[in-house]
Amino acid sequence: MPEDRIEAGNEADADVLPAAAASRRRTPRERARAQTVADIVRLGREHLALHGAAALSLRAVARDLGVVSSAVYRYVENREELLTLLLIDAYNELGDDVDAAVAAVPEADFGGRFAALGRAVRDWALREPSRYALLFGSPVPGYQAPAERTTGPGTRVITALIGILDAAFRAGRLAATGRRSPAVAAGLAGDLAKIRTEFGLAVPDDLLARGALAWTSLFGAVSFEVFGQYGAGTFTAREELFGHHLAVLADVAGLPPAGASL
Amino acid sequence: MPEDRIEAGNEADADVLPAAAASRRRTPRERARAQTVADIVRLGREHLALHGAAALSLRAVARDLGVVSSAVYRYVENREELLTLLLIDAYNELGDDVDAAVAAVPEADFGGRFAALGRAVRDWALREPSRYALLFGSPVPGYQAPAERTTGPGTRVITALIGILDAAFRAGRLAATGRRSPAVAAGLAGDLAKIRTEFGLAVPDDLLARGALAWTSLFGAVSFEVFGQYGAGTFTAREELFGHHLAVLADVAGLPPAGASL
DNA sequence: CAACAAATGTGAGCACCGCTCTTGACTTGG
DNA sequence: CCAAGTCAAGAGCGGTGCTCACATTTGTTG
Repeated sequence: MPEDRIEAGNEADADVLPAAAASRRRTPRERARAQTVADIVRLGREHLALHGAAALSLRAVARDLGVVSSAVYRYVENREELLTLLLIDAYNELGDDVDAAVAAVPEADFGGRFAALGRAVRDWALREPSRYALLFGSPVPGYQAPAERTTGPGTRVITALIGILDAAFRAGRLAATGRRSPAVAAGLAGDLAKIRTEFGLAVPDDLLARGALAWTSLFGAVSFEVFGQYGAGTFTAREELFGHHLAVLADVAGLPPAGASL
Repeated sequence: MPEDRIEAGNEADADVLPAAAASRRRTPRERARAQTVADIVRLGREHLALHGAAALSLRAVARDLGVVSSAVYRYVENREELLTLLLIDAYNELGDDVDAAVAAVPEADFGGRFAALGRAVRDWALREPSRYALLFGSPVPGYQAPAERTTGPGTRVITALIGILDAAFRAGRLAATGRRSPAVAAGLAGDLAKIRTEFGLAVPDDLLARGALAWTSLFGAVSFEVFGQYGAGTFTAREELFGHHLAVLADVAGLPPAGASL
């Protein structure tokens, strides 16, 4: 159905009629349809946030929409399709939060930008645990996210992180400090080389691998907190714990401390 | 069922009858019942491994058991109860693997023991992705694991990790090396102090916090791999990537390199 | 404007799920 | 031997995803 719309839009581009007053030159039907789909996604997001992904029910969404259950299948192919829409929706919201948080820190404060990214991820995850779980938790069984639609929004955080690391390296402010920097084996070096060309990076192998570790570790820390892997009363000062982790991780990645703009 | 065994054993201790020939002095009924529960857990484990936690269906287990669906409710209170049994089962299998892997490395090779622990976790997770997802993925919605039954088996990995760190510290072989060791704030210091007394540790605050980071980071790396967060072809040499991560994480935690038994 | 065709909503229906309850059969201990 | 305890069976309730034939609305076009 969406592909039909796209075709119609292309036709409209070839059209010679003057643009309709306010909105796009889309037919009222198209606008109504888009609105309904948006409503379904909105309701789905609410159900997702309230009851979790596995409890997301098209029938419940239909009830909230004031329509019989089979009607929503006119707008959404099936439950998986709705999950995909919600996945993209959540990825983009997280990506927006992260981008905004990073942009709010001076460009040269690489450590600060990294910390801002990390905190933005954690804040969003704690605010939207069910949606975070949809993105980074166990995959919904029998559901495989369509790569062609989700890789774009799904890579925004790692793209932002890579941007910080590369900028820091180009500014000569990225350097590993640990007791040892493990050798990078041949296969891994190949992977990293591919990544380097794909993103146009200058960061060398060991630092790139360390960046990957900082990436997975960040989400590991957030997931433990959101998924309740820390016991009940084990860690009460979780903000401080996360701050400590972020500082160590920045160091692991070779970044200068936050606020050290030079 | 392990608790059944324990209870039965306690009763038996108070019993005055001479021990029955071969098996425990439990009635045939008890033995048959325990066997059925064990069968249910076994079948549940298979379903879990094949189709994931959300698709685990008591009706399907009943079919495999050759019994009508309502019959299994004689042995298992409800679906959650079965999930709890499978949770404990999986925690213990993972714990056994980790303990065995750690014990296979010389006691003084602290870095090697840490690497063995990490690899054991990863190997088990890759071998049993659905069961790993049950333990460390998004919590099953509406299901809250009963702490009194799961905390024991659920803390075996972190207990093993803490054991390695404390042994290394007591041997004078644990020291942070990064460019900076972030200050530990008051609240976090309180949490760490509680942990230190609870486990009888000697490790100081900063190193303990770093150990927690190594812990969450290890599971972050494993989860990314198991849950498919690495893109399709981004990382092909995942064994090598994980090895690099493990080496850096050992360094983060302050452990000596693997094989450095002195 | 009227007629037509596409888009949309409806309700019944299928197969599955978790879970409850009654009923009848069976086993076991006194 | 019989009463108590245990268990499987089956019907049933409300929920799910999804399909399909049918009715209705709606925008466009002759």
